[in-house]
Amino acid sequence: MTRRALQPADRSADAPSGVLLWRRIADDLEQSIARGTFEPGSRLPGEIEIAERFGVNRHTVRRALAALAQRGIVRAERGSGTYIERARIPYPIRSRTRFSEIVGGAGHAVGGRLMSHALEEASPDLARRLKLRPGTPLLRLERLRHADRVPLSVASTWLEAARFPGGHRVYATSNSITRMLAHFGIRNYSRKTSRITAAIAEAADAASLRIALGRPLLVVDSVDVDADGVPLLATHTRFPADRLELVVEP
Amino acid sequence: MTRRALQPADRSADAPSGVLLWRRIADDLEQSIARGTFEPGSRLPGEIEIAERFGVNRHTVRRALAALAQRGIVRAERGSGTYIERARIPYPIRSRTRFSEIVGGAGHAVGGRLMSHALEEASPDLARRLKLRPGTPLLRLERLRHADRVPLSVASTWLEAARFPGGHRVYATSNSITRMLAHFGIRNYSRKTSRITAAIAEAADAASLRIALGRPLLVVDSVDVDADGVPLLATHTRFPADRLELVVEP
DNA sequence: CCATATTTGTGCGTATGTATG
DNA sequence: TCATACATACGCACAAATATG
Repeated sequence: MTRRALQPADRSADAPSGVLLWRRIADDLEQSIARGTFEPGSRLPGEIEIAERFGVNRHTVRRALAALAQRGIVRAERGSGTYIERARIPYPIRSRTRFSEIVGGAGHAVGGRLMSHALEEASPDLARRLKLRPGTPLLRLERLRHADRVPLSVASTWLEAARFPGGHRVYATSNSITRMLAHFGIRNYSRKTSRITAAIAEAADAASLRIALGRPLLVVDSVDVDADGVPLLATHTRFPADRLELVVEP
Repeated sequence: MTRRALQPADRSADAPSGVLLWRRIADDLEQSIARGTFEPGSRLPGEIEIAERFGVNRHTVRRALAALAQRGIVRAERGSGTYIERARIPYPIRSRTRFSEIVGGAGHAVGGRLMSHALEEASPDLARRLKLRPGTPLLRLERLRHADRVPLSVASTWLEAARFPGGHRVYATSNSITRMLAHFGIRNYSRKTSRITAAIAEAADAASLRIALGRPLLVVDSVDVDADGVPLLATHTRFPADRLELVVEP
């Protein structure tokens, strides 16, 4: 499937430069977007209008837009138009991973909220991650975090109930895991492992994150440990994939 | 929304332990799966049969199964049954990231194939990542990699055409980026950054990876550099999210 | 190719217990 | 105590996809 040039096709403005027509249009649109010609989140001109502007067939424009859509630069909405995706917020995964520092440091107004909490018994999987016995009472925190009023993640966090009595109340007032741990005398903690996968948003998460059903999610399972390497909390975080990207710099 | 116990409901086998019914069933099923009672990839008993076995309503079983499905432990197929997901292959993201070492080292028979190649001009985005000027001729390799005959990733890799003349032929015979670079005298290279996001599989990738349309993909954009930190290649990799998980250990 | 049984997906109604005021 | 709202769990029915002979 070695791709080659388009030979004739003198229809349009420029001369045939040996590059696929739709690619040139895609690059052109990409540059326009990168230069800020269009506002992030705004609607692109209709496909027909773009086609006329470039002097090409609408199918060629569609191919260019499809390429940009696949790279996450634009998003087509049937019956509505094609929209420029907002830039994804970079979210570094490091040993020291603090939501407020990372996202807030990037100039966003961060916030959090405790959606609910519950007392649960440790499932086999959770027990293994927290190095506890299955059935150990755990406090579960269902947290929602946002930046600039836009939901950025829903996270389920489990901690040993006996070690953090009333932890949900401490979290509810401070809205910060770091401050909650500090309240229990833990001044330092770090990320041990992060396992990253992806999923499709179902009803509950879609509603919390205010995204459409079926949109892609980044799913991160992580364990945080104290200075001695003892597991403190296990977290299952769901990020809307079109709002942020995880950045790993080894 | 603090959840509490169910008091009466003496219908079923066990005593009401103060834990949601569907949670106990989910944990029970999870344990059975973890203990190896069921073969990975095999079919679970039907919902009605499970419901009868636990003495609960089918909806309750469905809720338990939905919880397991969301965590990627099982997968429901309408008209067919509910199946136990195969374990995801862990794929560590480190400075030294070599597919064959990582996946092969885990005891899988790895393989790769050059699906297609092309000569392209650097788009604005690629130029920035490779520190080249937009329009610089690039060699594009469309690669498919698999483990145990199952597709594990499709990757688009771009390298400067002038620096790696005939690189596609070298790759086609060696089926390895490491060996291709060695052929051009580069004995050492490392991963600089990885940006991770997620997407929904469209037709082309779904066909290559042999997954259903609409399944979740992990998308990794990475840049590899030589010993002096000069960018060598930019890669856009799509992984089927239910076949592997990215592991970050800081 | 067709008919039929099986299985998951979906909807609605009901009973019961919890939370709130 | 009562009224209301909500969530869990149950029961029944049917749609849609799949498996089977």
